[in-house]
Amino acid sequence: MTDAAAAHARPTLADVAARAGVSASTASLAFSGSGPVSEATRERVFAAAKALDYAGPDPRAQSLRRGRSGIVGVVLEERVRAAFLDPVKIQVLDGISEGIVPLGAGLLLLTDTGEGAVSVANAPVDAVALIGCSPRLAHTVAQLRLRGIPMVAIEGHAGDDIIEISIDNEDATRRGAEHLRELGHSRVALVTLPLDPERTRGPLTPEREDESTSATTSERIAGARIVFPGIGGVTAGASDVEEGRLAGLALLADPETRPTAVIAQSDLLAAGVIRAAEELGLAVPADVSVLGFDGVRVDGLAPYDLTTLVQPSAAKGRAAGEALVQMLAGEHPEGTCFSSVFHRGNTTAPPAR
Amino acid sequence: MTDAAAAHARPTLADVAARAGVSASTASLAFSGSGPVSEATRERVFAAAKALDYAGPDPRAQSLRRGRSGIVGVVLEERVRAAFLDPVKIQVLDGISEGIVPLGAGLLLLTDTGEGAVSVANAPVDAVALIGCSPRLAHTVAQLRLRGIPMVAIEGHAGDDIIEISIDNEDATRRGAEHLRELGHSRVALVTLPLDPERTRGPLTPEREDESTSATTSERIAGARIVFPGIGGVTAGASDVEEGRLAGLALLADPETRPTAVIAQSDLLAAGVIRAAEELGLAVPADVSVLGFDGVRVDGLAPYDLTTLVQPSAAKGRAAGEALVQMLAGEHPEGTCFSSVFHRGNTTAPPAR
DNA sequence: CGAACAAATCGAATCGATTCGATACTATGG
DNA sequence: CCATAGTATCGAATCGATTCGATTTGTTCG
Repeated sequence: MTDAAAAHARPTLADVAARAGVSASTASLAFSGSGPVSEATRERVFAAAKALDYAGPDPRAQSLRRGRSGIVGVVLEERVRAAFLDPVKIQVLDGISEGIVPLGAGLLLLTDTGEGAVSVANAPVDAVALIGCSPRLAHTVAQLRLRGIPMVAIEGHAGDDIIEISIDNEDATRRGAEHLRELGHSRVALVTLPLDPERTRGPLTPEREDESTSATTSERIAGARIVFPGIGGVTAGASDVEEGRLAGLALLADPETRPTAVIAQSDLLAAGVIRAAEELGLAVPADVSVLGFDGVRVDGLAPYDLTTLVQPSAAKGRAAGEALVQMLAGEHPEGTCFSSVFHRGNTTAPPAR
Repeated sequence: MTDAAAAHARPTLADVAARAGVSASTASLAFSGSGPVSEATRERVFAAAKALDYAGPDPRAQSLRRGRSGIVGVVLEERVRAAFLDPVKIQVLDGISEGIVPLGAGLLLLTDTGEGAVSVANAPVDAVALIGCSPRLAHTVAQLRLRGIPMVAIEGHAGDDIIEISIDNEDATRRGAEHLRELGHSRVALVTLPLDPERTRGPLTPEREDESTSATTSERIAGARIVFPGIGGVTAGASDVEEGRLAGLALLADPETRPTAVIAQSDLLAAGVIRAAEELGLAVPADVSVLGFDGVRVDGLAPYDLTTLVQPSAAKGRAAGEALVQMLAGEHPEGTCFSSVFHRGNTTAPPAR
């Protein structure tokens, strides 16, 4: 009977142990390798496992007993599709997966929309990385805190007690702006990342800046203002080439108001601005200089080599992953603020005339 | 002591039940909502939970007891970064996440490299979608089969008993090729997706085609051969614009051997071919026609409107997700082969002269 | 030859919930 | 007033493994 049942249902460690003529505890030791088990016994256990088609210890039972699931959650503020349109996010994600290698953990994608049975509130995760920062993050964070799940926030302030991994948005932009000023530019415009959760497209106004929910966007604007106090511009509806192109057309179409340089808050936006300039018959950088941010290789932008601020996206992710590893080990790592590196490409030059 | 311990350690359902003056079973019923519990009791349980900072039932214990983890695994053949460079894969992933909504499950990213503690061999997943097909997939599949985990394969043959979700690669390419023939083209070349796991770049040779490990690539080549039996070309090292550009330069540089039309096996490759043509001073489609595949919006390709075969990527993912849902419900869904739709853009035209 | 020690193995408790069958209790109808 | 039905609650078994302390077995040394 036991045998028949075992043949039908999936075998358990106990079944394997019984067939090998050892106790369940010994079989467990044989599988985990953490304990003194004689070579002969180990082999007998493995043989029994093979005979019974036993696939190894059930991960669910393991995670209950060990109190670890071996899974790290990544909370995205949007749906999957939107998140992976952004190369910086992908690099961050890749960095995280690299940072948690010591854990040997998998990456569980979660959104903070809260729908679905497995939400951030009840996912079997050991730790969580929050990417970006949406307004409803607060609730998410409260849930995780109750559960005692370690968290890090990447580019966003999730709470005073939560470690942040960020970059020098303000200072990096300031350095980029200074480069433009040194070249002789004074009529400069911004193409910013979205300011609000609705991603409203349109001209940059003081009111809209005040209501910003994106720290990244605001910090980068502030950095530009240090050099060009009165700088204005437009906000894009997303960080992609097409949005950059639209913004570029808006800024560059009118020869009367046309700036001699554009500070784009991402490389994708910068690429779009370049396309817009081309469409309008303007040469880059002769007629208009374009500065980017991120340092991602924009697919298909060759032969342009974008002047930009190279941020260590993958390193950010890695740092986040490593911080989580440390927290799981009981340590209390500190947040990190990375520095971006200025890269002088061929898309900036002194203004014409 | 119990109270002190409970205050220190995380509270369990039993602690909550004790404080509410009910049994653990009743408290469980109150939380799950599946069973007759009086309103008064429910409230008392929730109050106790709040007082103890209880965050709800432990998902690890739940998944052991219920035999379900609420997680669907997605097996990628490469590292995260590489996978998400491909817009088609992103759409598929997004489709999967949509398809499994009834499950309310999360998506766990796994790679079949087998490294790390949580590999496909021991991840707490209820079902798995295999995206793309790498040679070492066989081992992965064997593991999952032992565990009795339902699987679907997207664009790839993983085993005779495994459901496949695919598209009409051969026929779709044939239709695209026919369009070119009808326009009058006869000197046509291919830019193919990678053929082997090493993603070797280079001219297409019979030997290399024979050793192909990518069904998708081979099927699309076969479709082109139906119309242009002797068609040759080059293989790209990946599906991106830069690889397409390199391939395009290789094909178009020499005026002697230059084809009048190029069949690219992805839109990104097609975009790269267009860039190469521009660099060489060739007009598209006047001097060279370019056909794509996928129907993804290539960011920044405007004002070109690529002639291509629009495949339903998101639908593929959704179908895969839905098939998994059905399998988990004990049903036996069948595989699906979707059809691609020809889209006539402005990158194809009759050959010059 | 017996004591002391190490290595291998085993038993039993445990992780935190779910769920089925049993029980206690309340309302209804005869 | 008792039988019957029905509802709310409880006890105990269970999911499948891990782990600690205890026990057995075999070796070495005085």
